[in-house]
Amino acid sequence: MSFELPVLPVPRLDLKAPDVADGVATAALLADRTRAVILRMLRDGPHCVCEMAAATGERENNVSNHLARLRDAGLVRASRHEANARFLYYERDEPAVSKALAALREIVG
Amino acid sequence: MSFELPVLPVPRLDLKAPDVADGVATAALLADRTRAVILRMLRDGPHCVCEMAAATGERENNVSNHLARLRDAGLVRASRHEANARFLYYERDEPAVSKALAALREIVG
DNA sequence: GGAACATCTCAGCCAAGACTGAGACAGTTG
DNA sequence: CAACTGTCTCAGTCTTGGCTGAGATGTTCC
Repeated sequence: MSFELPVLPVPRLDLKAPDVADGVATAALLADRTRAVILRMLRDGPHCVCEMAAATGERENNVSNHLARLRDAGLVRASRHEANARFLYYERDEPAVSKALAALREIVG
Repeated sequence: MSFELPVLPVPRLDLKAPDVADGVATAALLADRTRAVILRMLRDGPHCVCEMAAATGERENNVSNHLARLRDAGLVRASRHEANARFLYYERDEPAVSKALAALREIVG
């Protein structure tokens, strides 16, 4: 229940705020249900926009907007299907995703 | 650059959206700079409200509001200093924080 | 070429949430 | 007890960001 406290009840007012900008930025990306579902689905392999729109129940232009956010952050990339190039498939950039997870781990340890 | 795609260019429209509610909820908590700094600072041990307010540069009532959010989520708990009980010290609930991190890892793998 | 499909972009609307200000409660000090 | 300090709560304001709608681009099929 209780825990160890500093012996002297003297607040330290000279503490610096740690830099958490990267972790906050990635948390903001994960803090939306649609984007979180997208990233989770792409763990299992590439998916095209219409698949993710159907799975999330969101409209395709909305999903496309979220994918643009994830693309700008470097977490996913796209390429067209060779057999039917009108489908745009997305996959995760695993090194970037690992960096994002590391940034989160810097906050919650 | 390119990557393996499904051979058949037939989108699967029967995919279910994975459950990411817990991860999204914790990401929303981390998606604020003040709360992220708080959680990061509390990695190194307990701190009182005025210390965290000074470090973040935010007002104490604002920090208190954010601490209430973290308390409601079960990530931190408070207790008064024995020598000077007017200081309220906060510490992390490590098991709860571990669960939060696991929920994030469920999204980004 | 034209129709249909898959995706993108962007402006506009709207709701969730962060910050402010004022007031209240708890603990300390004289 | 009165004054002061540390923290909390809550209503109000304002900004950030997600969803919608319309239009544009690229691809396939007839």
